[in-house]
Amino acid sequence: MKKGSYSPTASPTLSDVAREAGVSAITVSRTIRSPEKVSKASRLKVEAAIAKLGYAPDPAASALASKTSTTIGLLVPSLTNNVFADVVRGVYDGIEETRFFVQIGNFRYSALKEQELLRVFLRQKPAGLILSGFDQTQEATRMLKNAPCPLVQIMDIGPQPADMAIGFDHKEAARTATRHLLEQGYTKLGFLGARMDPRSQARYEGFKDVCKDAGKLDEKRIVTTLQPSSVSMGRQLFEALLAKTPDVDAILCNNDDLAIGVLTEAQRRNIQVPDDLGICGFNDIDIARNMMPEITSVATPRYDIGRRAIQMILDEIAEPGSVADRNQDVGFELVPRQSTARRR
Amino acid sequence: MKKGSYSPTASPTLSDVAREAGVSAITVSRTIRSPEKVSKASRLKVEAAIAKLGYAPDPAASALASKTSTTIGLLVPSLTNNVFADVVRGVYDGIEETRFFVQIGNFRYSALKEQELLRVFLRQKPAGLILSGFDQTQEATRMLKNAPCPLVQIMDIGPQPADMAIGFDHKEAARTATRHLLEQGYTKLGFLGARMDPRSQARYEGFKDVCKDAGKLDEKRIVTTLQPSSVSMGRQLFEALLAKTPDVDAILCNNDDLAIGVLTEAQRRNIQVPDDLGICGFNDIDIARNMMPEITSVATPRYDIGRRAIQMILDEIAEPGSVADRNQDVGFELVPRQSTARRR
DNA sequence: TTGAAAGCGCTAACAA
DNA sequence: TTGTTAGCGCTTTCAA
Repeated sequence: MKKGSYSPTASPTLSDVAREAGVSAITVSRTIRSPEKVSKASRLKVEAAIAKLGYAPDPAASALASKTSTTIGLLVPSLTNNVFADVVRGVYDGIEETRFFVQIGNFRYSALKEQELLRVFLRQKPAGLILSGFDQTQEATRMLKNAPCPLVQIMDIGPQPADMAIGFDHKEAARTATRHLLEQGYTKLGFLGARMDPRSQARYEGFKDVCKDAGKLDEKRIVTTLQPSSVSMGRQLFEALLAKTPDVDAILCNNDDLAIGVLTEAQRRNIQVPDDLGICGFNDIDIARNMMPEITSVATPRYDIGRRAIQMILDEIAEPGSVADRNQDVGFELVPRQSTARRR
Repeated sequence: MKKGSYSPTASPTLSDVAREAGVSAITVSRTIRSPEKVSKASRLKVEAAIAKLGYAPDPAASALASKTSTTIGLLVPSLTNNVFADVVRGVYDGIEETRFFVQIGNFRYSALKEQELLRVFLRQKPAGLILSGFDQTQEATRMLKNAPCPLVQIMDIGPQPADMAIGFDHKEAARTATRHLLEQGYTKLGFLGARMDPRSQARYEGFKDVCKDAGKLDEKRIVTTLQPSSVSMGRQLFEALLAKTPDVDAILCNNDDLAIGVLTEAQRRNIQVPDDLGICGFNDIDIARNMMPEITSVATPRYDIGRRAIQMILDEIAEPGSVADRNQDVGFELVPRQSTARRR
């Protein structure tokens, strides 16, 4: 076992390759970055030399000279969150086999922290940037306006992206889910929310809107917390809700974790789902879909958003201005299942 | 909305700060990296200048000059996996407020891909490297031996880490879980496994060991797949198992996702858990803990492993050779719950 | 199509 | 404790 001897090992450089190939360093650089600008003869010599020496470019030197790195920054509010786990997966799948890297920054739902991360990330001269939503600080917004790279704001929709945006309408999604509960014949609708970020807030507003319009809004049936979301939190919030308003007959949960918590707690209390209690989640994660009973949820294209966001960035890098639709609404889909299939 | 104009913006440099503070560039560099080597007077002047100009160092220039970047590489076999999500979280929490970045590489359970990622990562002159397990290719192992930075192999234990290691004994963990099932009076033990990576294999071996010793091994009650793990997969594997050996009375699942799938499928089939069927999961994730009935599982310190691994790296960076215990076994804990609490 | 020269912003090594 | 000098490995610019 080695101990504390981490000396840098020398790797071949551009000049080494150039010497080996009998050309100049810049010709090697060109064969790597734009082979079409190099004669076939040179190209072959260089390629042979690269192979022989096992050369690979030094990204730091390249970034310093060109003022652009191969790093794409991805700023997320949370790493615990299932939602962002899927986004991250999409982004990574999209980046694979390209010359780019992804660097994740976790700003823990703090706009100020996001701003500072942004500052640090920008120092790296990123090739692209992916942000969550539109709720940056003024200072962050200013930095974004001058960002020297393509950037995509994801998850939400809004009128004015700093550069590009892709997401869906959270308020409308909640409206749709709430209408579904009413249509199923539920009349005493409750709402459970944890970690009330801007998008959760929008869902909450959507729920209130529809309830109000239907004359069925009772604020006492709304329980939220700023703490992180989890299955246990779902149970706790449900308990709190029951303590306040035991007559609640359907619950819209801000996400599926909460919904699972409500379902399992209902089972413990022998509350029949969906007859005594309807449950609707949000996001449609695999587990919720497989519960017994299966949980109704709003399917959101999280993976797809990540995948598409990174593609937008890659396209813009390849050809600035080439992304035509710079403000995409990818929609959502209500998936009715057993947990709201009340027998009327 | 801007379109395709991503020109680099000039940021203040070290010399700008130096000029502002009335000192030399190297003094600024020193106040940032080792303030104790600078007089208080200089330090205050420099700090004021940094604040005034909003200076932040250019990591590329720094990496080029010092031959070490501030990037710490984290190579994981999967991003879908709950286990690695927790590890990643631990790593990110540990890196916060330091000057380092984490760059994740997803090698999709392919040792060859891991090797290629390693090669690419090493070109970045990483400040540290975190790898999963001990199953690197020969070529990768060779690269690791010469790695110019601290590295930690995580999740597993083994006799010979390349540099440092932290994990637990998967085989022993499975042994403990299997013994528990026998102690609870179950006699027809089955095993369900998805995505059989080396650590899953070890758990599988542990299960077989104990069953064999107890004279209760029946290979027909083992169903595994190379496909990814999920709740739906748990249901599928359970169905396959029941089709082969309907008399199975307890199942050790390779992870909690599978266990949840088994539980919900059992509920659909009206199989009573724990009386007709005992279920034991692996990892002890929040959801499994909150199912009805609550699922017995083997708690594994995933977050902690990530947190500690990054700390080992930071310690080694700060003071090479300072990490005393370079091969840590962090253990596991069986958490018996309702899903195996058979009434005898 | 190719190359020479200059320099990106920082740090290592040495000197004062 | 502070500064000077040189150069990390690449790309940009300009010229041939």
